[in-house]
Amino acid sequence: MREYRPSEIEKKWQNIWEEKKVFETSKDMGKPKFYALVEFPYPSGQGLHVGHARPYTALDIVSRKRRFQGYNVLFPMGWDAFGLPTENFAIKHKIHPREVTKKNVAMFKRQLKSIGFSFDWSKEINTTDSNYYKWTQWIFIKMFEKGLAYKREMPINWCPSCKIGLANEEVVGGCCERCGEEVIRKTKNQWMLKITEYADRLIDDLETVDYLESIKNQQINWIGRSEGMEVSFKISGKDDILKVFTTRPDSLYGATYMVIAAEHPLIEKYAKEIENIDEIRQYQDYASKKSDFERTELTKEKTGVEIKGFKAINPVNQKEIPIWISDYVLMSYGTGAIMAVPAHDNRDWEFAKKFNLPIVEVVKGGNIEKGAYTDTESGTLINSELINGLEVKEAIEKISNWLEVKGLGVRKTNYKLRDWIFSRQRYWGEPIPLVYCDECGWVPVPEEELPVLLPEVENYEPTDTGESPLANITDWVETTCPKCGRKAKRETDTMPQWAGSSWYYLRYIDPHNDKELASKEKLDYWLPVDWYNGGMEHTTLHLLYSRFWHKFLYDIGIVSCKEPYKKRTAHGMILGENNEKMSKSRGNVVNPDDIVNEYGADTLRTYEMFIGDFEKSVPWSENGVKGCRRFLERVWRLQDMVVEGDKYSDELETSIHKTIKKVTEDYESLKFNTAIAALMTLLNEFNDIGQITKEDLRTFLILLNPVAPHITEELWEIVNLGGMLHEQTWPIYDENKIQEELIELPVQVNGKVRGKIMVNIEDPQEAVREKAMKNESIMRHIEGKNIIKEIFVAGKIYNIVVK
RNA sequence: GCCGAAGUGGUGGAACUGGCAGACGCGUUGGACUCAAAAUCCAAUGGAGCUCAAACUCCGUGCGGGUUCGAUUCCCGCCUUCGGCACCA
Repeated sequence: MREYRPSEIEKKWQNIWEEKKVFETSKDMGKPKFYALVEFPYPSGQGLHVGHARPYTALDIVSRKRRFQGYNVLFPMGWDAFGLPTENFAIKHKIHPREVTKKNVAMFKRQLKSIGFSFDWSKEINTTDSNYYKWTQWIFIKMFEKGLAYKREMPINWCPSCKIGLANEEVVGGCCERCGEEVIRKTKNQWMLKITEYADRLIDDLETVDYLESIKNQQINWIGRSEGMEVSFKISGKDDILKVFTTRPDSLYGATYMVIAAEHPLIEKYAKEIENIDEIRQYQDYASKKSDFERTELTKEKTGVEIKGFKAINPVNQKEIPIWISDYVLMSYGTGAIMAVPAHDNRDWEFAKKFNLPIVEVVKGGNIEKGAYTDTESGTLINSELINGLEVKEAIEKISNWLEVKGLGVRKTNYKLRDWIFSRQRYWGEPIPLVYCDECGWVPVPEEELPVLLPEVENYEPTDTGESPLANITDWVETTCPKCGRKAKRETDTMPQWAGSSWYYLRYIDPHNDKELASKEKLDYWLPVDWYNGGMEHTTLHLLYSRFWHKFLYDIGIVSCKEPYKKRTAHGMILGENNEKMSKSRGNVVNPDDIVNEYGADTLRTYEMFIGDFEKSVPWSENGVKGCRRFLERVWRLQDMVVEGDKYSDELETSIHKTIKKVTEDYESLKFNTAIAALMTLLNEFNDIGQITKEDLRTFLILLNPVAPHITEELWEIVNLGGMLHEQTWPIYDENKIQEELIELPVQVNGKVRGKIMVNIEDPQEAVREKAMKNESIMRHIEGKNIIKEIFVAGKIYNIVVK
């Protein structure tokens, strides 16, 4: 027997698979399909991380298993290559981002190939290829044409030192990630996508997909739908109304004041009549200077100023109540104004206590001296003329109807979700394919002129004004209007990184199509993605964005299903040995290359799957890696134990059938760790017996193959089991052979195991009872006591209750 | 504060639908092989008590209750950790 040398056999099999195109999808659309998707990486300069290998190995296992089971499998890989780190690296080292990307992609690809993933490389895509981003631009134009893209003044994060607009991810603790300078707010005209128009569908259609509950909850939470009333308050002495949004119209009688956001337009409108306008201005100034970060930091103490000059009138009792401004009311949600019910809202309660405003209880149930009573499940309305005596829920119903009839309010649904800020003042992204014409306004670049190529520039740094570097290339910016032919200017902003990844799973299906995004026939066959695995950190950004784009593409007839992903799972992080997040600065990063070189790809794969619960974070352990290598060494030695035989060994038959069942099920339910444990157990049994038939080995190798594909192929060849392993079919278990005839049955006395007896699985209770009663230990424990009850669960337990 | 997930040996983690808690791996200890070490192989390994030994007994799945013949699993009330959101009316 030769030594187990992964470096030799792994390269060998990777070449064979590639030459034979083993993992390319079949063109036969009559076969059942399985589309497995993992999040494509951002090819950073750091190279592949052991954290990447975890989800990739997981779906590689599922894909390989499904191929054995006769599925036409699409398991593709590509590069999400636009993005800031590349751009920053390019600026620093004066290299074109395209060159940086090319280098990084080559490195990633080499690394992925060395681990032996069964990706169909003929489907490889790169979001920075012009024939890819052509379609990203095309989708954007379709959205623009449908009115889903619009331009608006938006506050952005601005670093005054770098003179650059920052994405939220680049703001760390209120400061610029690059230079540490404090980030301020600046308004800029930005392209926006109307994701809010899809809010309801993005929530409701979650019911049709198989996502982890936590993912659904996070998305629902993020969208933040809440149903309530928009109620109109008259302003005293004016012919004007102030609208507020409330989910608790039942508490209207308890509204003792109102609060509007500092930026609320009402202030400007009546500035001249506000007696304390200076004080108000001062407060506005103070509020606007607070960054988002500070706003959340300073949640403890409420601040605000009363507007003097006019009041609001509560529509249910005609009482005049004061209007305040405060930054705890956000202009961006609802109407930017609230009715304050201090007795039944925590924030209003705190505010009222601080400024000594009246607190009127309208729902009985709590102690409003101590705090607001916010429960809606129990409580009876009081001090509320129209709805006295009702429970909260009935009261909401009744007062809502009343308000609607009187024309004082309308039912309304609000969302926390905001429209998606879609432009970036950066170089390394897809140019937004629009042209501005003084006559025609924004005009899309005609489809036949796509893609709008990213022009060459001297310098990738943003301009002093915060414009994209593209703004400096005059002969690119200046163009003609596609509509009227007059002079016009190109949009110089680019798209965010999320653009290319919002639809990449569609392009994998037909990556070389230059006529359409993908052929309809192929889309219909392959969609939806059967299983998509990725990180939890993408739940509210990428995952939501791509669902939104997909729904839009559904609306315009490009795809035929409403949801892109049938099933979504998430993997846990791999931490350093010290239980901290892996990072360069902590010096605890494990490079997959090192593991492949030292132990082999199969060991890396086995370990990554055996490391623990797939969905939880786990620390890396070099000793754990060694344990997996040891396991594979023992597998390697099986070649010396094989004897001829086309049947399972008698003494192994039950175990093998059990293992087939366990492994088959576990591979599909993210329980790779227990699948491997079952294979280890079976191997231990092989070793105990010391001799196995070829058939025993065949099944064992096929079961292990998805996890450790190289060593299993090699052994298949060495032992000459017929053909090549990847051409085989998945073993099938026989339910009848799983159940052993003779089993060891635990016998309990008063719920405690006191003995074990050997029984036949089909023995009736009488026979089992007889054996149990003869058991020495049982006899000792029931001696001199009365048997009250006996419970028998066939195959599980015999319990005797005594007193 | 709200939403979600989770707490099991020295350690990563197992346990079907309420039925033998600790599978499998790591580590540790002892032994074999070796001049020696590494590697490998064999054995033991939740804690406590008792015993020459075999055996046996008690305790044990974050804490306190409950349901049940029987609870890591179900119910009620807490504590802690992690993830997400956060003045969203």
